[in-house]
Amino acid sequence: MADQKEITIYDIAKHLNISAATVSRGLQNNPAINKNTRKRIADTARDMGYRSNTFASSLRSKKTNTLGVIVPRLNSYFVASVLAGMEDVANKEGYNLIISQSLENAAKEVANADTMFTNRVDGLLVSLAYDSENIDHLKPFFRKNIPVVFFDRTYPHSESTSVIIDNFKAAYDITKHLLDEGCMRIMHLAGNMLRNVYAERLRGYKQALSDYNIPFDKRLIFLSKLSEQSGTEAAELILNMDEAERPDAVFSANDTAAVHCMIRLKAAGLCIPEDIAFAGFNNDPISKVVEPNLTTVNYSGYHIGEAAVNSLISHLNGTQSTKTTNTIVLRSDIIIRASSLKKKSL
Amino acid sequence: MADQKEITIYDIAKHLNISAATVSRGLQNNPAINKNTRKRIADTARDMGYRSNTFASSLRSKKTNTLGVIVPRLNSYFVASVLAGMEDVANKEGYNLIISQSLENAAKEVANADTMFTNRVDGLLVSLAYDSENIDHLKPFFRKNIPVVFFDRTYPHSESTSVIIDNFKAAYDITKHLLDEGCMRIMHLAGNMLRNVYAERLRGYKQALSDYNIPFDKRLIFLSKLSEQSGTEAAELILNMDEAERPDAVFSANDTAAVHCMIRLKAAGLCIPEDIAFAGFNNDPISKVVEPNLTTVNYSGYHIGEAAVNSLISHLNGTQSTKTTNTIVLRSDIIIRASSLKKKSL
DNA sequence: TTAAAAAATGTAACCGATTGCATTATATTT
DNA sequence: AAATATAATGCAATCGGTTACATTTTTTAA
Repeated sequence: MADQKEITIYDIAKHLNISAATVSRGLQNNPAINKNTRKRIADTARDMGYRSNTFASSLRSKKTNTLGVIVPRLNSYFVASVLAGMEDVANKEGYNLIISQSLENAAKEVANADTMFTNRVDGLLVSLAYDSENIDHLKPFFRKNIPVVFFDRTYPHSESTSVIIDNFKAAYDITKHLLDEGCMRIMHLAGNMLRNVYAERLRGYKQALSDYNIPFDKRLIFLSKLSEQSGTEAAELILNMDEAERPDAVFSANDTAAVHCMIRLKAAGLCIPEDIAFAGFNNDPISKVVEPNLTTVNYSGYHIGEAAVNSLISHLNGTQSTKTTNTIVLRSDIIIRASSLKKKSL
Repeated sequence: MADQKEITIYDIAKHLNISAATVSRGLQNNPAINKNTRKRIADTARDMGYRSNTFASSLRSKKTNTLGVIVPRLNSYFVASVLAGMEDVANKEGYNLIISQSLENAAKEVANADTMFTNRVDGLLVSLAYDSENIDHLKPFFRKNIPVVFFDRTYPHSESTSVIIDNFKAAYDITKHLLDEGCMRIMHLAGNMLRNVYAERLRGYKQALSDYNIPFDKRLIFLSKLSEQSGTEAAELILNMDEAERPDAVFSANDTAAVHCMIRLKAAGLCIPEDIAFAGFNNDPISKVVEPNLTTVNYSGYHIGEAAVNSLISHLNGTQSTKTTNTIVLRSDIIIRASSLKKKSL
């Protein structure tokens, strides 16, 4: 079975007895080409089964119509919906996505960024790995004026736009909710303070305590990777505390840790929310499966993805300067479920 | 901030006072080039910050070093781990991945395949959407002899390799387990029969029944998309049955439907596994969160991803003919948890 | 009717790496 | 030392679009 020979603009040109330049322009819908000619070109292109060679095109025009996306991991509902949102907008605008995951590993993120750069993406969308300490690996992009948009896990950078939610406010609200339910000793499962999302959530937590005149107790902060195992470890810690200093609530910076902490505590015989109330963050599917259902913060990954790509593309089109918009804040809301309803469950 | 000019092999050539051809060959580690010269080329390339222009390279060599991946959705642990496995192998072998999701939608899958084709991937990895009826959209690949490897959701095709697990056996084993626990009326939540995975799971279920001399009752088959909602609907159906015909067990073709079916039944006051035992498929994280924990089939997405890419790359290298290996079957095992332990729970 | 303006198309260089086919430099043999 | 084999490098065409600039065709103005 022999390989088919590819159809090029030269074939179309020959077929229509016009020049390849006209075909090229025609296919780009260049108004300099007679409308009628454009139609004939489009028609024969279709009939002959022509497909533009993106490499030839990218080589010459130095535009790849490709956006790079680096995410911490693919296996979360949040990330998957972000990508769905990104893909929708990107496809609509004629861009392709190259997606890679850093697996929360700074070194892998560096390698991924390098691949994206070598592949000459027109723009980059990044949500930082858990332990990335800086964005030196993005310098080549900045140097070449390739726009970078951060989403969710951002990094302060004067020339890049960030798409986020108000993590401070969400954490504040959810902590306030726990306080309103009568909780006095709220433990916070926090993530790496290098990541804005976790730093902001901690800040919101602290602010709420402060507004309720509850002294901040750093023994109630459990810093971890917020993995399943971290959740279990947090539970062990709680179980090892004396009755007096044991928290009466846990606010976790993600649902995974919250749920696995709950599971361990339940196994030890604690009642939720009576003995200890819970709140998480993300509205992950497991938050609706665990018993009792987990109070959490919901926000739309899909919209974040849309907003990020829209912003990136307007940079590329020159529609929007990087300087103009530095931060896009999207809506989030807290979903109150049984895990935190201490009062009503009495 | 002016854009930096790119370093090309011509710059390196000029710098070393040799021809670009030699530089090109040197960078490819072509043994025709003096080892010493090769080293000097590599060194200056590094020093000058050279990066190969993949477009020029692909254009000329007609190799893109890119593999396309089409998955039904990104937001599942299974798919995420498949991709992790694929990425590992691909990167190691110098290939890049372009990933896209069909969102279980045949039309989107067609569009994705088209994008992959236009981007001239060297090979394609596909797990079919829920409702794809045929693989006509892959014809362009076959015609151009671009190797296609199916994984998990496969399609019979003489020239393509498939990477799967033994769905029949896994389903058989898990049904047998339920039967051994004393279940007599096992409902099966099935997926679209167009998809091998669901057809095989049903077949395994039937075979186990048959081996235990239990007549197949098609009223106990609930065919759906296996979504959360499908699970809930299955539960409603069960609740509406008379006591007599109500199943004493449910084997779901995925964990999502199983879990949400359980949740609804529990809300209605049924006890699991006493009133009705449960088994799922996939070992999704929720299977360890739901109460009681869900018996399920575990298999490594990571290894499937590895195997699929390895196979694809050996096709590309000509190491392995497509004809030789048609199917790669990987290990799976059933994980028995409380949801199905009817006997021991008595 | 002719000059000038506008529209449509063509010419050819270019993007940067690859590679078949020389050609030159070095090593080996007689 | 001459002849031959081998190793190393260079030349130049090529991949398939893109685009600045030139040229031709058509339209409008004078």
